[in-house]
Amino acid sequence: MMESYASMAAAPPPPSTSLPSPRQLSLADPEASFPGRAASEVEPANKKKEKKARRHRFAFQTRSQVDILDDGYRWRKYGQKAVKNNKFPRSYYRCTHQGCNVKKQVQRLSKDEGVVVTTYEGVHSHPIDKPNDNFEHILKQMQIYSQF
DNA sequence: CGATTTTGACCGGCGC
DNA sequence: GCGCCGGTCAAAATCG
Repeated sequence: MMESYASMAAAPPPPSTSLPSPRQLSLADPEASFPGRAASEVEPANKKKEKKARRHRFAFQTRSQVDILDDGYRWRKYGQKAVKNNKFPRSYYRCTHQGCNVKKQVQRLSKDEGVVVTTYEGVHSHPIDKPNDNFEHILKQMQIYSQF
C-alpha cells in the first residue's frame, strides 16, 4: 500500500467484466431515500455546526522525494484530485482517530518534484502512537509557515 | 479477516 | 440557469 507508491502504473489487468462502478445510481435501497449519499449525516434539524471557518492551518514545506511523510499519526487517505497549475495530484488524508477530525493534504510542486507541501488542518486531541523519537528533530528540519 | 487504499461519482458554491 | 471547480464520500479492491 504505502510502500508500493511506484506500482501505481503497474496496476493489474481488470477482469473481462468491464463493469463501471455503479455506485448508488442504479440501486433501489428501500431505506435509502434518494441518490446522493448518505442519509447518515442528515441531522433531524436541531444541530447547527460551524462548517465554514477553517481551523488553524499549518503548512509544512519539506524536501522529500516521497509524499508519504509520517509525522507520527495515523492517516487514512480519503481522496486524490489533480490541481490546476500542478501536474501532480493532491492527496487528502484524515486522522483515523475517532473524534479527531484533523485533516491533512499533501501536494507536490510540479516545478520541483523534491519539494512537498503538507498542510495540516485542525488540532489533534490524542497521543501519538508511533515510536518517533526523532519527531522533534524532524520538525526542526522542516520549514514551518503558519497561516491564519 | 480487518484495515486501508483506490477510483469514480456526487455535492455545494461560484462564475458567467 | 447552467457550467465549472474543488472537495468529500462510498463501494470495491488490495495488503498484512
